[in-house]
Amino acid sequence: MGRGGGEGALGAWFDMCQHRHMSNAKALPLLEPAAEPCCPPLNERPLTADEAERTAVMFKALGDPVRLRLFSAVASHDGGEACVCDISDVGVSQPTVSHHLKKLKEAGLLSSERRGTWVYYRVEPAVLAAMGQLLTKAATA
Amino acid sequence: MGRGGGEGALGAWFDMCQHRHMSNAKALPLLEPAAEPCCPPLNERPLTADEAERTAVMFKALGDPVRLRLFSAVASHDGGEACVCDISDVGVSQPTVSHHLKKLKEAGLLSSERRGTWVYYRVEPAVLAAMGQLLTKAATA
DNA sequence: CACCTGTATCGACGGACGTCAACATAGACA
DNA sequence: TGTCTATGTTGACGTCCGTCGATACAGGTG
Repeated sequence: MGRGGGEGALGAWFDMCQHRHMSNAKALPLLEPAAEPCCPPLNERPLTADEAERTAVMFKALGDPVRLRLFSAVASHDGGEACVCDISDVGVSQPTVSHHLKKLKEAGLLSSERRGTWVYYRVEPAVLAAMGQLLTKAATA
Repeated sequence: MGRGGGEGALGAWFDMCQHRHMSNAKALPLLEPAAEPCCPPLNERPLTADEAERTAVMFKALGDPVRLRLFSAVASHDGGEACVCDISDVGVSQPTVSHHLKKLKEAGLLSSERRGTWVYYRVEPAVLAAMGQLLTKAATA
């Protein structure tokens, strides 16, 4: 629970990425901390067991249709933020929605905040970008 | 089994993407068919049940640590292609390796070809790029 | 305070998944 | 043909996971 946001596996994964990134990042200052490349692309070298273990958590979180719809619903909402009541129309019961949102939060893809009666979830742009470059860099390299 | 490559869920997913892409693609010719953007980014609009169902298959395929290591091993090999014997050192038995490679193939992420004694797996760059843009476009938009 | 609404947690059930040993198949070679 | 190596398939087992109803918690309203 060191940094703000999720309290799940993202912390370790992101820290791992930052650590690796730091070894060859010397000239770039601290602007745009969310859009920077991060972590070895999948085709740079075979992932270690640790890297795979942590990275798989995030892919697994998006590997369920209901979670993918929930995540997309949050991400496509204004400001990348949505109340649970706005996105819970995905064909499963309310406890199941809550369960999946918790999973996405544990994977570090979403963070939540209670404001009055309602709870709002929003996406973590940095992680999204990191995951994307994991794939796009692999595709274009 | 219409197109070359995998025979799994990729076919439907890619076709779905192409179909959608065709509706707003009028001015671009057929160069770089593999690097083109494809499918709505996750933050463009909430995914439908069908879209989520098909897309989740690919994320789920990368949601297992062993499969992620196998995929990374293939992708990082020369030419994006590797013999099974080169990548099967991931700490599980040979049948399990074969099982996971089959899953990756069914998800459309890998294709396989037998050449003599050995079987070679290689990545599908188009799908990789499509998945990446699903995330990077969502991250930067 | 009581009551209502929105969200999270608990406990249980059924199905999917990762794993293995045993066996089957494909090709190379003698 | 037989044998050896490389890979895929089968069947079984244990565990994880998605789902639900019931219940608990939080906050607003009266």
